[in-house]
Amino acid sequence: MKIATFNINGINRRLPNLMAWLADAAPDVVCLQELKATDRQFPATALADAGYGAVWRGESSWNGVAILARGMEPILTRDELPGNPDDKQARYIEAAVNGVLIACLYAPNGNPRPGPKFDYKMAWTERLIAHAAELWATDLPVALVGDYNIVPEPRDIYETTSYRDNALVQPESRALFARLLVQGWTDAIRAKHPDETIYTFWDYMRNRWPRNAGLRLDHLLLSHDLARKLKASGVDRDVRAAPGASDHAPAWMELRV
DNA sequence: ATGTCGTATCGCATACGA
Repeated sequence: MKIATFNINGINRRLPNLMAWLADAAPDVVCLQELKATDRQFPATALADAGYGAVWRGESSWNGVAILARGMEPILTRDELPGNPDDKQARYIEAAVNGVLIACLYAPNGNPRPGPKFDYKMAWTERLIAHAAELWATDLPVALVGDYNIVPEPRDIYETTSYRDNALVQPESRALFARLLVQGWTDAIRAKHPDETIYTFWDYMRNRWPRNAGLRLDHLLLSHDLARKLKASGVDRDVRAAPGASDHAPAWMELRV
């Protein structure tokens, strides 16, 4: 079972890129972020024609998350992160696919820092940690997959000072990600590539893709029993090089499930 | 401050978020 995460940065604008990658990589499950589409604008028919069932939670202009499943319909379990009923941003969706509980998340970017956006990032990710603890305690096979908007360690970003004040690399941000790992979750990319430099995002600005000035922001975390079934993981970098690409590349893992 | 995108809008240019 191949599970991928892809911050698509506008699903309708990016539909040809998405379709080409789906045909090429044939993932069984895909977690999408930054749909930038309302529920009505979600291209469900085109995805069904490509062989994918889907659940989604859209929003006008910003955010938006979806879970795709090849040859089946994901069974929706949640479409919001618990802990703040006033939070209307479409950043979390959860569904069961083939016996695995898939959590698809799009954590807040948090810039500029300091400020209300950074506070929201902290509060949202705290809610994620609380919900992750509950999921861990169920002993179900769970994958927490998505754009965490956190660079876990200094080696997960190219050599630079231009991100020094950025929310993505702050010690407070990194501490939140570390607390998830302390719960027991396995970082599927790191587990299979302990010493490699791996990025999933390259900003559009300043030639950062051609310079390979990237960041690792998209993560796939596995519960205890799923971690033992991890076969392989990687990043489809070629997708970032295509015309009209998202600023993120898909990250994926292969499970013996 | 800037760079580059995508989106929305009292639109052919600007603001905002990333």
